[in-house]
Amino acid sequence: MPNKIDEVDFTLLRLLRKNSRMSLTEMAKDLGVTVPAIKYRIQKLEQNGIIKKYSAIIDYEKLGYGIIAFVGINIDPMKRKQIMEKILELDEIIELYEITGEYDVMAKIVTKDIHSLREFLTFKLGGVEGVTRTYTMIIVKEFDIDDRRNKQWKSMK
Amino acid sequence: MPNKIDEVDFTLLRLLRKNSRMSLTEMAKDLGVTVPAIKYRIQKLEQNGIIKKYSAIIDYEKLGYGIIAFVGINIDPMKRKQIMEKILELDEIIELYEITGEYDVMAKIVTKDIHSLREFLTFKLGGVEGVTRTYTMIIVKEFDIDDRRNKQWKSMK
DNA sequence: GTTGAAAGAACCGCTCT
DNA sequence: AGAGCGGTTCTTTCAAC
Repeated sequence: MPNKIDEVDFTLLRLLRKNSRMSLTEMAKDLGVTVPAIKYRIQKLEQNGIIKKYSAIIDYEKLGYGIIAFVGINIDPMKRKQIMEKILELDEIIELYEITGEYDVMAKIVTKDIHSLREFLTFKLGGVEGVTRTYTMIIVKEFDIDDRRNKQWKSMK
Repeated sequence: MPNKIDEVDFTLLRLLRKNSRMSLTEMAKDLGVTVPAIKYRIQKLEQNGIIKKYSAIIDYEKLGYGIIAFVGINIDPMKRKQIMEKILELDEIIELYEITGEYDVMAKIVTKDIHSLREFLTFKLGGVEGVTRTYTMIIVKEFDIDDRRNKQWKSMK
């Protein structure tokens, strides 16, 4: 589907990953092409879905969430659909994946503190019918992965 | 540290999470305040670190990465620092965390296909001295968590 | 992919409460 | 301190090439 992604597109993606509020003018200057050319390329990347969205990355800890964690979840496979719908409604969950391996589902969650974590695990998540087990991995430190990715992208074309 | 985050700020964060390229004008219209007020609030949120950055969210699959996975990693605790530095250099890793529980480190990775996954696990990650075990959880499906978060945020103030 | 002109948005100093 | 107003500057948009 991708209409051929070239070096300029990869650089564009790198810039937008680094700062999605960067102006077209600045990108154009950085890349040595004109503003409309940048606009056209970005539109293409948006249309073919390579750029999913532009988002502000929030520091949940500074917002008052003391606990950020991964929670591996096992579920009754016969009730998968209903369970996932229920889980998606839980406010604490900020990311959700179906995965292979020891857990069926992986969630990334935020809670105010240890007590609200317990409440979440015991009553909210644990209360969903068909959830058979949860395993909590509290994030102690998050590393910043800046760009770098561009190198790899280049080698893939 | 937060200079009191109010409802308007939470809504602002929700809007910026949904689309970080939204113009100040549009946010001002949505929130019923003036553009300078929005600008002032956003600056505060950036300065106190609640907004970490603005980023384009990439669809790695559409970019040609067939495999997206979590990898739980166990390491020799005596060599933690050097190991983390080495791991951070690996291009396949797009997110990296230190966590509690069964694994010491959790990585989110992307590779082109199963073969490059094997190569990554065996030689690149597995080749880092002090990495004692890896456990791969391939992401089969990713769910979209839109806003909703705003509700929870409101209840926290 | 470029140019140029018109519309629109962001920025700055000033004002008001 | 926080919010509004208006004029200048910069950015985006969209035509035609």
